[in-house]
Amino acid sequence: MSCDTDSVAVLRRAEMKLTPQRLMVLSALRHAQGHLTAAEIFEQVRAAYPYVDISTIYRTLTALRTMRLVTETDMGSGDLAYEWVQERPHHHLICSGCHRVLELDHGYLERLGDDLARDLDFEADLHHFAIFGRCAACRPAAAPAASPGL
Amino acid sequence: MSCDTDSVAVLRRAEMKLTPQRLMVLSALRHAQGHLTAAEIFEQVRAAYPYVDISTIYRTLTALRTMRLVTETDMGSGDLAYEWVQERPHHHLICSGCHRVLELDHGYLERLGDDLARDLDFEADLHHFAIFGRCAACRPAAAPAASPGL
DNA sequence: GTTGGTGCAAATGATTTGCAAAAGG
DNA sequence: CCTTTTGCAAATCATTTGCACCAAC
Repeated sequence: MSCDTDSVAVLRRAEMKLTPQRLMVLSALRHAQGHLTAAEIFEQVRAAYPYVDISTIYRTLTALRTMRLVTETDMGSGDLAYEWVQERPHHHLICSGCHRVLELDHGYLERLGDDLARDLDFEADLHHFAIFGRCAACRPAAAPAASPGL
Repeated sequence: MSCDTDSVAVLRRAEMKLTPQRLMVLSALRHAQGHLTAAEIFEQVRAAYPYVDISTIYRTLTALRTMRLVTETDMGSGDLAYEWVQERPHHHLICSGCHRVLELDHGYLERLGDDLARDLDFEADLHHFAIFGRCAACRPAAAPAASPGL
């Protein structure tokens, strides 16, 4: 597929040296249909290239993040999740009950972003948002919002 | 003021033992006009009670968070920020340029929350949100959103 | 050849935990 | 008293860094 040749172009454009490690990190990110942690990328790359070090993964991710090719998001798991930047941003609804992750269309946050820009002159970075809460399935079982709780 | 007696009531209601350490953590949180890190709370408490340990601060914060009396938010500083839960939630706009923190009225996110509930049956936990971006002052100097960047 | 990138190993730093002593109810 | 909480010290665990070697360009 065109991903690998494309990744080469991506690195060239970014004036980064073209190393197999970086190509594999890029490949992992671009083939993932979602977010990956540094450890997950590490596993994937190591499967084909056993000598990579986790620090190389982090260094590559930092570089890619700096040039805004990947997003870094705290999904609440203790480590950070990385995702290749798509043309149309999308976001995640994370259920605190079942830990399921739902995708959220950018439209919802676009509205919020417009409000913030218009009213407060604040240009919000809404490329990749994680919103926690409760999905329909987990709502009745868990404490409803209005309850005083324990 | 009523904060201390009120804190006593808070702990009683929560069926937590009433220790000076906990009262001081509560006091720090309730008097702060914003968010505090665990380390900041630690400093404040230690000033009056030199033998407290940071682990006690964390344990107290965990307990308070479990009973939804404080919020825990990643403000992007590497550590987590804690804030006493107010009657009316408010949120933070964090400028990536000058690191200034602006308060955001709950109305903006209420709208989003309503949308998510109506359209997706997802009850978002919007008690305390941190939105990163660029304030008006930092915008012209930094890369505008529409630019292709590096 | 230079410069930047990598592997390795060790450091960092926030947060957590085991355990015995101390304090709350 | 009995249980929970605390202080201390040590452990975790993701992420970062110093450094010598190696590979792109």
